[in-house]
Amino acid sequence: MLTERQTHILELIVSEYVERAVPVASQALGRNHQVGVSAATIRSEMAELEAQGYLNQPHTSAGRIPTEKGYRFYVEWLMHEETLSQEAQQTIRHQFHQIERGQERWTHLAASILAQTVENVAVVTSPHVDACHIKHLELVSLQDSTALLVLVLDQGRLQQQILRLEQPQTQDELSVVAARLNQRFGRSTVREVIAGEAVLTELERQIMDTVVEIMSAVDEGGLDEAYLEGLRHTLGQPEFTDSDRMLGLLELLDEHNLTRTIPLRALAREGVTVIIGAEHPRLAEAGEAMRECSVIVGGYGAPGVASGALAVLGPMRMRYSHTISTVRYLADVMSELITEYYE
Amino acid sequence: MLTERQTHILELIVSEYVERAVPVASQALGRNHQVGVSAATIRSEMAELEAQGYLNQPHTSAGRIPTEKGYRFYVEWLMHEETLSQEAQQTIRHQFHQIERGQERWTHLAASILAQTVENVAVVTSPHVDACHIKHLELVSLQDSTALLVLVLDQGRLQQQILRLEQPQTQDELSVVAARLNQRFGRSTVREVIAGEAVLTELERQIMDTVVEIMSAVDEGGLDEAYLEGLRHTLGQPEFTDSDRMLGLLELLDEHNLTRTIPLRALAREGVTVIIGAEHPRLAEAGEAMRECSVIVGGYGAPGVASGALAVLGPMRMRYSHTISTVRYLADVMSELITEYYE
DNA sequence: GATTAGCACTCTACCCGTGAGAGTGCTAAT
DNA sequence: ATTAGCACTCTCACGGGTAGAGTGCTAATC
Repeated sequence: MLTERQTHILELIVSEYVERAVPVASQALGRNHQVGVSAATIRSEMAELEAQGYLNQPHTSAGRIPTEKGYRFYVEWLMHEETLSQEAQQTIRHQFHQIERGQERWTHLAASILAQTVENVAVVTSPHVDACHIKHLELVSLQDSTALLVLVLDQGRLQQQILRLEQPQTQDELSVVAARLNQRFGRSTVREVIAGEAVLTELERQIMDTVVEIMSAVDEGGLDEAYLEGLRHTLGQPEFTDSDRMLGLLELLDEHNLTRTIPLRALAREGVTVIIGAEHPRLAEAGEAMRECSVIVGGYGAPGVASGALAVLGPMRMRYSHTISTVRYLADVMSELITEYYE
Repeated sequence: MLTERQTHILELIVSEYVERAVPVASQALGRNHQVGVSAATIRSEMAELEAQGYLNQPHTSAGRIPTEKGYRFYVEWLMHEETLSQEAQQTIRHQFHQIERGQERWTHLAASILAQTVENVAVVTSPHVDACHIKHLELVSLQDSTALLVLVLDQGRLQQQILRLEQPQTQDELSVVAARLNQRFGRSTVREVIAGEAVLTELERQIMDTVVEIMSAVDEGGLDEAYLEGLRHTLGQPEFTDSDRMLGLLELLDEHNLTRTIPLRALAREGVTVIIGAEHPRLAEAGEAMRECSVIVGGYGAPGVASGALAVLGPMRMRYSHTISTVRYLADVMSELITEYYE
């Protein structure tokens, strides 16, 4: 379809435009890179590329900018994925090892690092345990008829809930109940718990109802949080100098609308995915602002243990190579952390 | 200093400007409210108010807008704090009762509700336990030489940490250790734990070191999170149509800079505080964008149990009465929740 | 003495026309 | 097939000119 020279010119135009954010002119291309042919020849090649839908012009007497199709071709065939510099890798790892406690911190930190490295909006969801079993449960008496239910799920994931008991219970009584329930339901999934509930006492039943509720919530991922950072980077890009566009995007991102629109979890399963402009129907519907943006999604985690997603959102004119490799690297680091953490 | 008529005019100008975001002209005032005097008289009063620093003019032939001093006078003397409508109160309460589990959800929800109600940026910090004692600790064996430490602090606040043990331990052995430690350190504060550490075995010591670490972090509030919502509301206001101003504010708010600049916790102790424009030196230094904004901070919580802060940030031209009363009401609701939750 | 109508003055915002500059497409020569 | 040259187009920045809004001042009025 495209001659070698055409692909070369397309590549130059994409990288030039990504860097300078200004439509690329035939002369400028000849001046800054040695193409070996004159501006006139470049012009006719450009015309051909435009006819085939890889480029277009904002207006008759302007340079060319890549279309969705142009970027897609670039990402698929022309881009060479870079590896992060040793130094950058060190910096990232270092920051993670500063913080030992708590994965909420990790996701937060990851969002922060990602946003800063790729200079765009970053979204990171907290890790989500895949299909949970009960590992252990505890009942701690707080006051006469109030107790704290502590539920340890697979891989040490922890949930708590305050219980209001119908009858006052001492700590000793509660411990006995907990022991019985542990024996009966150790390693059970939600389904197994529900199946076994019939034969319980009223108190035990009250407890296990709450357990079921918590486990379902965890399984559905209802407790996941997503952190969003780096708005200022993307909104500072020239495509958003117009304040209406800025607001348009802002309304999509504020109040976590994005996380609801993008099927992050689904996309995350397939390694690193690149969505350019309006390619993804759900995103395209989300709003005009979205159609001028690209999203890069990656998954992290250990299969069957816990997993989450990382995403970057920026203007279509984005440093794809750099962004993709950063997402990939960060996903790897987080996967390692998850694996270590859950052993 | 000000005659009654002058204060009345000032009041009208503030509320008119807050509503319409356009400098208020003498004629417009006479037209929309019955002041009882002609535009010419209003003009001379305006001139006097300007001389005293309550108003100023963007340019010679424009209406007047309130200054910082003008708003301050309004908030202090002229504004009557409204009470939220029964209906609005119901809606808010209802949303909280939808979500039973987890205070992180509460703070998140509170931020969301607050942002939506006052149509500005809302920041809510998660509740922070005031000076924690150990209530109970558990050790759960995960694998041979890995255990989960579950630490229940005052009021059922819960922390977890994975421990890597030097020697493999069975669940039974761990239970024995936990029982001993509970007996020794039940109801201890950090200081008491440190004092008592000398006589412990190596294993016990390893555990208690981690406990101390966690408790210190909790006491210092290092684990607090702040949720920020509603950027789109504030940035959609006419004062931010200029995209540079928009970015200016965005850079202050993104990446949680705000939470670091405002001494939220300190301010929160004094009921509801209003900071107008550059009144607060720390905020004024934060950036130009900040000097054109006002911040309203309120505290919630139960004394000696747990507490946090709610804040709203918006342009100086803000519906003070509505915002203040919403902050106050939401703070009350959250205080109730905290009290109920921790019994 | 306070209030007001009338009026000249000022400043902004917007419209419109113009010209420079950048970049293209076409054509004819190589 | 490539290229130099040139006419054409479109944008953007600048400037003048005008309508409108709002003020401050002054002189008349209650």
